Amino acid sequence: MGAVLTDLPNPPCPLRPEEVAVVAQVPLFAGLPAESLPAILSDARVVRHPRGRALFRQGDDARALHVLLEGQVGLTGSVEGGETVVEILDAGEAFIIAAVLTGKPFLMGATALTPCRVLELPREPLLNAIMGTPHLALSMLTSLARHFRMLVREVKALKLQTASQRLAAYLLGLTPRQRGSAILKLPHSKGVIARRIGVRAETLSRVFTSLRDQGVVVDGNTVAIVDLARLGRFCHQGADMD
Amino acid sequence: MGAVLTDLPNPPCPLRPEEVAVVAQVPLFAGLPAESLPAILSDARVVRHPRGRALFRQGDDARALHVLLEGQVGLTGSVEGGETVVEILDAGEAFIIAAVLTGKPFLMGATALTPCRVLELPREPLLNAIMGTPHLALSMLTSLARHFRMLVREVKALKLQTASQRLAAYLLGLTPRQRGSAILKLPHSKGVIARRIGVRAETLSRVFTSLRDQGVVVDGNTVAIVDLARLGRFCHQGADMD
DNA sequence: CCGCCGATTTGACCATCGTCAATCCCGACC
DNA sequence: GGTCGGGATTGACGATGGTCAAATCGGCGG
Repeated sequence: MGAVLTDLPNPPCPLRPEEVAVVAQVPLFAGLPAESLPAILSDARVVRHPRGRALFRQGDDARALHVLLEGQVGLTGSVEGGETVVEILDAGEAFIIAAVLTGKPFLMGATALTPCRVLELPREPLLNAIMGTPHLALSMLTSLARHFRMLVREVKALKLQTASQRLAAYLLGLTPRQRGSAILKLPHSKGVIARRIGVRAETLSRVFTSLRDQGVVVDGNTVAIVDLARLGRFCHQGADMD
Repeated sequence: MGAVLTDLPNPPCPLRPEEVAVVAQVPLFAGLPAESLPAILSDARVVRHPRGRALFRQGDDARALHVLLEGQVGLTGSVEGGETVVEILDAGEAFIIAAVLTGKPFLMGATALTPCRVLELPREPLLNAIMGTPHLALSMLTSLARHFRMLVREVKALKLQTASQRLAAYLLGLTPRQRGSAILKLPHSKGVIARRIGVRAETLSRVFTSLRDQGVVVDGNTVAIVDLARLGRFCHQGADMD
């Protein structure tokens, strides 16, 4: 995972009108009274990042709310040299709401997993907008609440489930289907998935092969699941191998 | 951990005037315009729970925001029979904000660790109050953000630190001091702490003795730490900021 | 003072997962 | 086609923490 080309901020652009229209579609702003958007976005800017670039680092001051317009971003936490992926974001999601609100340094860093485009909303105008726009406040609350619940799930999984079960749960999360079989593409490199699941890459590899017993077949970044319901049973129930 | 005496809801009381005054001191409501409080609290009620009682269970529908007025509450998550303590709350804290906002079932259950008194704010009036009271919205956002950041820390700790380091971090969190030595009382039973840390009770016991090498001495529920800075170094939370 | 019950501790043993190192695979680039 | 390099896999081994069982401690009612 080269975090090599991480510097050299490319020129941020102020918002162009057609971009405002796009931003209005983002869940966080959807349903907002149209006239309140311009005020919120007045100080915003859009930044592009190449793959591998660090958008910001753990410990930096949170000066702006970020909204991912395009691409994938990984939120990573590091302690004493080790690094883990706490969350992986797709287009449309707002991130680091918590750090911006508390005004404290980031607990996580952000890395562009693909080339991406990010909207940055400076803290001060944002807080004003929240106070003046109840609907925005509620949107941010529900957004934060959704991420909160993801983290709760993750804490429970880390404490109570094995690596195999966490991987199974992760795979199940990649498809909307609940029953029958599925064939899917892994949306990230296995190294990233490993840190997302909370294991080493070597362990992920072994866990994948051990899931063959549960009807999971891997080939490159393609995964075939024979019986989704069965896999679901595996990760919520029995710790026993069958 | 007997979850035995968990039924028989005791009679909930509507709010008495002197209780309103107390509630106004809670961080969530502090700084709120005085006249907006009564509306928020109109449908609220106060419920008492004996030690060990389940306030609600994982999977229940989230019908009301809870605010802990007095006592201690443990938020527990369970998967396939295993149970863990995700968070431990003290008086003054609001909990399950996320579930109430998303309107989805609880991901955690709540158990009274001590006899306690809880304020319950029904969902609908609360949402209205949020839309009508920007300051309340901001309070809830910052409260949720604070808990969010706790969870982020926990996820990082679970993925990157050993049980000894997590216990060390937990102990350090029990004292405001950063340097020198400290003697402190464990605020919960060791069984609860074990599940909070994410290990079995047996392991906690062993981890405690292994921390003797780091200048930690345990006697009953009293813990002596010879050198706080040294213990901090041991769990390398230089990256962990607050 | 005694006996009981739950919490805690200790020991023996084992499963899971991390570490280190070698190898393999596959696409980018000559 | 050949080679280079990073990701992925495999093997060997060890450490961390879980499991099961027994022993001990401690408070509390009789």
